[in-house]
Amino acid sequence: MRRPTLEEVALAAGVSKMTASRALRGAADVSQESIAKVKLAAEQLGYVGNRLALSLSSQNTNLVSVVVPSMSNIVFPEVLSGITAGLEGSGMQAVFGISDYDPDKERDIIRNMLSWRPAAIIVTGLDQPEETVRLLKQADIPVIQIMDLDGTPVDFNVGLSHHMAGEAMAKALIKAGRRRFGYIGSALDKDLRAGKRKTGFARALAAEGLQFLAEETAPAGSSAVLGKALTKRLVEKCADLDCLYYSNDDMAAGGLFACMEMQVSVPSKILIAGFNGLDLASALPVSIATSRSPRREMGESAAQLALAALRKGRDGLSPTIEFTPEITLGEV
Amino acid sequence: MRRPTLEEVALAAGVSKMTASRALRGAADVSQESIAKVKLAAEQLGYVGNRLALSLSSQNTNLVSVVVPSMSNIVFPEVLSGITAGLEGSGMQAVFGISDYDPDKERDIIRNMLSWRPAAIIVTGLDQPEETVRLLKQADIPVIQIMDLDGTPVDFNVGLSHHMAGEAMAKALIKAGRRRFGYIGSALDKDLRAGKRKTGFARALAAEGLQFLAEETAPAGSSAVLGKALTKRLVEKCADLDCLYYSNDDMAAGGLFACMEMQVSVPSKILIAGFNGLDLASALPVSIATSRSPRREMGESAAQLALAALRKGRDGLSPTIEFTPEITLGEV
DNA sequence: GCCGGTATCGATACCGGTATCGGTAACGTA
DNA sequence: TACGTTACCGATACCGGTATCGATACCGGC
Repeated sequence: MRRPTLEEVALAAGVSKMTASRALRGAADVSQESIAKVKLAAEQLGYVGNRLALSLSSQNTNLVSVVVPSMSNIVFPEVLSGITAGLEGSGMQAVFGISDYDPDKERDIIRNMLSWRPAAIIVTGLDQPEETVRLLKQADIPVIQIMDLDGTPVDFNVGLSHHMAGEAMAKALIKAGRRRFGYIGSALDKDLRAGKRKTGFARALAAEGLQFLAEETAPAGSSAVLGKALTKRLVEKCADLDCLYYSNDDMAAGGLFACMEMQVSVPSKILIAGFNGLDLASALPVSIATSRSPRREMGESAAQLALAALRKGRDGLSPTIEFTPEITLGEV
Repeated sequence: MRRPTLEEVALAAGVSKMTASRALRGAADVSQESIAKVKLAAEQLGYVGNRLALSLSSQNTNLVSVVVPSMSNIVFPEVLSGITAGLEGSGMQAVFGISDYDPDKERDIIRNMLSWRPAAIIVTGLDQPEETVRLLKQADIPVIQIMDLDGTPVDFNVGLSHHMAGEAMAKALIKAGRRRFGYIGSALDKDLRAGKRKTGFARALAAEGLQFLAEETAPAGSSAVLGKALTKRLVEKCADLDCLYYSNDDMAAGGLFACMEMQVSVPSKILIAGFNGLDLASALPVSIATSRSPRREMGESAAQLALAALRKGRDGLSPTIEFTPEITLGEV
């Protein structure tokens, strides 16, 4: 008792396969009577079209492949949300893959996705190894790299400069009077964008003759629990810091909780700075500094860029859409 | 300059399409020489197999469709993470869709996904309208409904009872000496599982002659910011509560922050109880009560169940896998 | 030189749709 | 009556793979 095919629907309706196809698609050259018969038969048989056959025949799919590195903090899910929202109403369907920050896994996922012949592909970051880039180029579809801006895109690029984000935050904090900086991060070997922020931050410090006086990092993924633990360790080790820069807001929130428990006053004694501008950060009882990354907007923008590239072709479209994170220091 | 087909690879290698197919798949009956020639040609042309053709021909796909209602808090992304992890190494590929808690959208997404002829489908919850259920049944593939347990599954069911989770939390809080309960929630019309927890909680209260003395709800999605705002409103309105039950941990965290700002001591004056057991909850400076929902585990379990059903058939497999959330009250 | 077995290969059909194009019936018009 | 037009329909080819089965070449043994 297999799924019914169009042929079977046609048989039940007493018309040919071709007429049934036209009837269901609302194409021309079909009588009202045939349309009614076919629709009835399709309904009764529970017919659902076979996209495999459709796409093979029509030589295109309605798929937009998306590869993100992680789902374990809220940032990428929000990007995905933005992408599906941006695709809404276009008939396009997003398909997601998770690379776990592993370049080999990312390449395999991309290869796998390309075998479905998506109409466009959205990948995270600009630091793919050469083999992956070749794969993307050969796919001959719009390639949109998101989140990052520091590097050379294959095709299109929607994101922000993490170097500059780090730099801008450092400048703002220096301007607010901070001098003795510590850094707390996680999985920097994998999360290259967090690394870029740190580099940019350090560069801005150096420009003022400053540097990180201490740092704590761990290979695990970012989390409030980890941020809390590393902060306790760092503050015990080096008590006279007046500002902590974190790899992101999850870590920074944990840092704030650590300070609250250790009775270290925030921000008067230590200012805490993160990255992302999570909803959580604005609910905290003591405000922390953060730069809001427009995650949902980047997703939507990438999706719309993909649609535009499919409609109008690559040419005539700007290859780069730059977002600028907006810094809030909280009460300093 | 289209993507090369197997035919073109074969031509370049000087063999037939069939031999090229066999060579690339590592099938028998091909000489080492042919294999070498074909692989070289495929490499040089950047050949990537066409899964549309493969799946149409072989009458099956490696897809597992997944439909979740939201990506705006960390719960569902973690479930998706668990699903991809559970599928790892099986050759199966998860495909996600987001329904935004909208039954009509969910039905459309499911119909769309079914048109790709997935090998199995995982959907959230047990409360699909009849039409959607019919669609799922007619698909004639393993259907796995996750997260919830209160209802009748189409096929397989992996989740926990939210009625019981709410009930258990209420009992634990009563046992801990709390009597004057308030409720704070969001989007209860959409998030049916949060509603079930509330119902279960209220039922347990009633069994002890108690009830919610006050509640604040809002139609917006859950967030720490919303939890904070509603808590302030509720506490101002009704000052003598000794326990607040929230629709989830995001809201509860916001509630805690509100209490900290209002100088209401937690938990001695008001105990705060959420749901999910987020990482965040265990990092908070004051611990809150929560029940840990095994999100990742449910995802992995659902994925493995799907694989088992595909390998061994539906029969002989238990139709239900029940998880029990683990309650922690924190310091009471 | 004939035979059977093995290794290798390719022609053909098929999966389930759609594009294309030719055919037929009904009707109006010259 | 002959012919063009319109409306509707279906046979066929094709998309890019794989399953199947028959063909061919080569080998050793008799």
